[in-house]
Order: sequence, then C-alpha cells, then structure tokens
Amino acid sequence: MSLQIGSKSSQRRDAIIEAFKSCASGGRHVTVDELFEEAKRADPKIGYTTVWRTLKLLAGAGLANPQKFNDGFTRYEYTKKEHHHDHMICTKCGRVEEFLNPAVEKLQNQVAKSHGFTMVNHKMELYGYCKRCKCKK
Amino acid sequence: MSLQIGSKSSQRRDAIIEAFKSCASGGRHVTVDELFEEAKRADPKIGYTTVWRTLKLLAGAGLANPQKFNDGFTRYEYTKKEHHHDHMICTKCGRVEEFLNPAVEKLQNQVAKSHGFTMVNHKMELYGYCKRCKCKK
DNA sequence: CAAAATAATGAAAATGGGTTTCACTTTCAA
DNA sequence: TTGAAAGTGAAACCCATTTTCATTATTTTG
Repeated sequence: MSLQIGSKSSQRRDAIIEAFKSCASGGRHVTVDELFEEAKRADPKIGYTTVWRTLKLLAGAGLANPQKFNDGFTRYEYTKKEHHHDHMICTKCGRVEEFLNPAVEKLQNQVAKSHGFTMVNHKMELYGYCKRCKCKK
Repeated sequence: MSLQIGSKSSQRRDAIIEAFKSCASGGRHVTVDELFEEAKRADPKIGYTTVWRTLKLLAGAGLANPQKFNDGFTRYEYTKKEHHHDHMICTKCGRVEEFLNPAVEKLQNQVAKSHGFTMVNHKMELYGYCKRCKCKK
C-alpha cells in the first residue's frame, strides 16, 4: 500500500504521497505549497521540506512530473499514465487542462527535423480563458 | 536616434538600448546579465539595475519580448517584427532558434476551440540538440 | 542663467521560490 | 537490543528578480 521509494518506510512520506495522489488525481497540477497544506491536514507536523523532497523523489521515480508555466511556481502532475501531453492554462482561474493532439506532435517532429534539430523533448502551452472564465469576463 | 521611453533623455539608457539592439539583433535571446556585461563596455559605470529597468521599459514599449525557458533566466528578444514565433532550444550549447509553422499555429487554434478555450497566447518550445551539437555528442 | 522640480541611477537591501545543512528522530537489520 | 543508515524539519543559504532610497542628471521655471 505504501510506495517504496527510499530504503526505509515512513508514515510521513506515505501521507504525503497519499495526499498527492488524491490531490493530483483529478489531473490537477499542484504546487509544493498546495501539497504542503493538504499534507498538513493528515499530519500537522509534516514540514515543507519533506513535502518538497517527496515530490522530488516521486519525480525521480517517474510518478510525478514537474512543470514550469509562466507564474514562477513549479507544479507537479501525477503520472500514472506515461503518455505525453500538453497544457492549456487559464490565466484567470489558474485551471490547467491537458490535451494531446497527434497531428501537433507529428508536426513538431517535422519542424525539428527540417531544422536539423534532434528533439528530445518539447513543451506546448496555450494561455487564455477556459470554458468557465470566458463567460464571466 | 535615441528611443524616447521616459520623459527625460539619458545617455546611459541610450547606450543600453544600443547594446541591446546590437546584441539581440541577430535573433539572440539575451539575459539581463549578458546585456549588463555588454553595456558596461560602452560605459563601465552603468549598473545592473538600470539595465534591468531599461529592459522592462523596452518590454513595456513592445520593443523587447521576455521569454522564460527552462533554465530559470528571463531572456529578452528584440522585436522589431511583430510576428509570433516559437523556439527551439539546444540543451547543450544554449542556442535558441526561432521558427514559425503555420500548420502548427492553425492546429493550436483548433485544439483550443475544441476544448472551449479562448486562446490569447501560446508557447511552444522544442528542447534537444541543435545541428552543431548533435554531431559532437 | 540660477534655482527648483522632476526623472534617472546604482548600491544595497528585500523578496521569494527553490535547495542544502545539520542536529535530531525514526526505522530496520543483525 | 542496539547502532548504522535513512528520514525529518527548522533554519540557513542560494540566486534571479525587484524594490528602496539617497544621490545625480536632466528639464523646467522664474
């Protein structure tokens, strides 16, 4: 039930991972602080550093994916799935939606190739107003 | 000859803008520090803060475009041209190449629309090895 | 042209997210 | 049981960015 990451188990770490899973399962992209707040509800003694370290560990293990958008914060998404995807970020409410468009992916490869560029990675972000916010505006 | 930005002219500012133009004209994406170094060659008394402020002013005036890639630095590109473009970043030598692919742009709009998203802005970055670095690897 | 008003400047300090340190605690294997 | 190894958290550190403030340069005004 507890994800083995280091060589020793730890209730705190488990709690953080649990919190991360429940917090980020809906596809949410959480910041360290957000997860810290969430984890404190399970155990108020948990410190920021441990949350940060746990996210690093998860990222190292391929279970969390760090993303940097334009607001300066590093956000982590839960990656049970391994498939690549891109992001749509609502600049009003902060909502992040994921999407994957094979045609875009293919085009990116073509563009890279035509420039003699060996692409190992890429990133695409659409900024604007999500379905909900576009009305309220 | 000197770009009027504030309400008073300033030799320092002019020198910084000159440096930026020569520095970034080749399409280079310069950091504040890089421009600072360059500007000091024109006038050693120029301070970092003034360079930073001038870049802010230029950005506000639409003459410089701030970009954040994955290395933590803000880079400014010179925008005489208003057209949008995306970036290919070599993770080895740091070289940044610009490109624009109309098909990609069109697809991005389609993707956004199909998600009920009103896109006001977007960003695409390809990370990998540029023509030069791919061989040396 | 002198003096007052206003803008620009740069050194230094503050900010803030991220990362490391270190003394202390917990876990686990022998 | 016990001590070596891993985990923890508070505090310190890092470092690009931003703000502050006393000083300097430029412009305006009398």
